Amino acid sequence: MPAQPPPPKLPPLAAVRVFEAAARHQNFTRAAEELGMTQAAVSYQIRLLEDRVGAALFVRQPRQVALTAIGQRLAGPVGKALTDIGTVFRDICEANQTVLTISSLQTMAITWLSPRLAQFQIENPQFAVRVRTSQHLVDFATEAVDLAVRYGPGSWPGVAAEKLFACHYAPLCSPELRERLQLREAADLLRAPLLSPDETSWKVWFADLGLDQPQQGARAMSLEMQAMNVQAAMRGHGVAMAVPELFAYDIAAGRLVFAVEHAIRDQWAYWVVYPVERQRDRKIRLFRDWILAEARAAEMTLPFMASSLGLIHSSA
Amino acid sequence: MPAQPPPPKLPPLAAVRVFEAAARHQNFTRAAEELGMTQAAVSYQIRLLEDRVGAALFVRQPRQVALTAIGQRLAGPVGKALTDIGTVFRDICEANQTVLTISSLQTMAITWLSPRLAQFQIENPQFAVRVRTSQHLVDFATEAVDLAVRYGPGSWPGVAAEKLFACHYAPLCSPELRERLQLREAADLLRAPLLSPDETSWKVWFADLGLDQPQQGARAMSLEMQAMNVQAAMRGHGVAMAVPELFAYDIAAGRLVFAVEHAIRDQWAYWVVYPVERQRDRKIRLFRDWILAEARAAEMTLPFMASSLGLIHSSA
DNA sequence: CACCTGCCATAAAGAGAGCTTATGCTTCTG
DNA sequence: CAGAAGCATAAGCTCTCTTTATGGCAGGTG
Repeated sequence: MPAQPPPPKLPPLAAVRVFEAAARHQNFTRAAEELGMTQAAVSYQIRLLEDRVGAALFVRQPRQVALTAIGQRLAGPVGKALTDIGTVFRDICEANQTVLTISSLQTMAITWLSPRLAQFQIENPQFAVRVRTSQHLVDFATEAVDLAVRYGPGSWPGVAAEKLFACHYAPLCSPELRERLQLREAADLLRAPLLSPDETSWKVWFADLGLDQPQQGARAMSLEMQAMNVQAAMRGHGVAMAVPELFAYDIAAGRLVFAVEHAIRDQWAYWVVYPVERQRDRKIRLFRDWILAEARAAEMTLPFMASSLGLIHSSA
Repeated sequence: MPAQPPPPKLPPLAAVRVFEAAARHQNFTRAAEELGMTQAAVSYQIRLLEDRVGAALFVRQPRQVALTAIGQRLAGPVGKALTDIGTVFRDICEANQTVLTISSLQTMAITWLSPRLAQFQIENPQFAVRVRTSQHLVDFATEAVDLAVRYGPGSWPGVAAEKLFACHYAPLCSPELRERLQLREAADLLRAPLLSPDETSWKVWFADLGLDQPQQGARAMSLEMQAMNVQAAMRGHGVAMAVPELFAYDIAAGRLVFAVEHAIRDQWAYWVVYPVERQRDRKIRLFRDWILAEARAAEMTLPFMASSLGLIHSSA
């Protein structure tokens, strides 16, 4: 069931485009310039179209060409049609290039994404990049979001997901604190000031090394809390159990160090996700490629993680 | 001074055409059939356009393709634009193929053109051939005439003219009359019944052979009168001084013979003429080629004229 | 459950449409 | 009269697009 009746046989459209330019300029040479081809090519295409129509479209006068009656009848509608086509495509391309909306969890956005996004914006000035933070999974169908960064097991329906980095938990503190307390091995932490020591992750971490943490309690750690703890740790107030990947910048800058070189692996990871049907969109690909590269690069800036990841006993 | 603002950069139009068909069918394979190419080619072109736009136009589902949101936004306007282009071209082609109007002098139309035109009509049924007779020179700019047959010296401004045949004058009569009166040489005509004997052409003809026609008078011969005289001559009523080329059919059929084998050459001729700017129009060329061929063929059917033309002393 | 069919993607190879280069012609101009 | 502006034409080449061939995926079907 064709939506429209099968269209009449079309003339060679390349020739039509050339005709349109030639008609507008009333000059083959200038039309050729506009189209980025030679005058001979224009002449060739016009001739082609004239043969197809069966009538001259231009009168060749000594120093100029002029449209014939038939050429004039064509020029109007053809010009309009081509302009229309050009306009639709341009509009769509622009709409598609103007705004890039990323959805992310708050912590991720603040600690990891935002610092890096500035560079992306510089490299791709054609976009206005928006970051929307939200706690829930975005629905691409209803919300105007191009890509999202999610934290989870990595399989959501209807979206393509690519892993940015697996999450680990490791004890982080300021270099000064580690020095002052002479932190060397896990057991040393039992005498160090732990930030939010009653959280599950501490228990798991110590257990992973066969140690038993004196404090009890099992409060699930919120990511926001984690970020706050890390801020405190950086100011030397104690040791925070956190996802070091999220603080790669601070670690690379020396503001933050691993209190002890042992990490446990979380079964969840951060992913960049987007609707499967948009996987070929230029702007999707552009951002996806960029953020994946950033994630790789960020891992490289984690000397401990990078070098000893393989040696670390995973708790998963 | 461009009539319209320079149009936005157009996408590859071949790909646009393929997209339109694919969008209409929601099926690459069938679009390929319609366009007379392979499914792979459609796939290639769509991909090309998608890369250009920077976004997927179709969602590839297992057993079918469906337009994406962007594809849908394109399909409407693009379909309309292409239909418009197709329509303009089709209209013009048809208008250009429907009616063929020939202008001609009355005599020429009746004695020469009409009998032959039937064959042209049979060979080119796509045209409705119209013959308009008029006494004056048609103005192609104002009158809806495609070609004209003119009698004259052969040089008119703004039109291309090609000679159909030079005109001669020769005495014509029925074969019975020639036999009965035993007409052999020019002098024999002095005792024959001449039709319109007071016309200039008789005087000139006799003079060309060094004879003096007893009758005087110098009425210019009208072409209509000439045709009537020939009709009378064919019915055996006398000898007519006429342009034998116009009666080649009757001569070939044996209804009319040269009373005496001597012709004088008129400085005027019959020409087929048409506006120079339309010389490449298919319908112009078609008719021009046909009528020129007819003129050549007609000359061939004039055995006397064809064989002895070179020997005839021209009065011009 | 295995098989077949419909439909699209992809890679490689081939063909030809259309572009460029070069040249000639015509007319207008200084 | 020489030069410039403009278009046509011929020859040759290039690169785009097409075809051929193949594979994958999902949904019918015996």
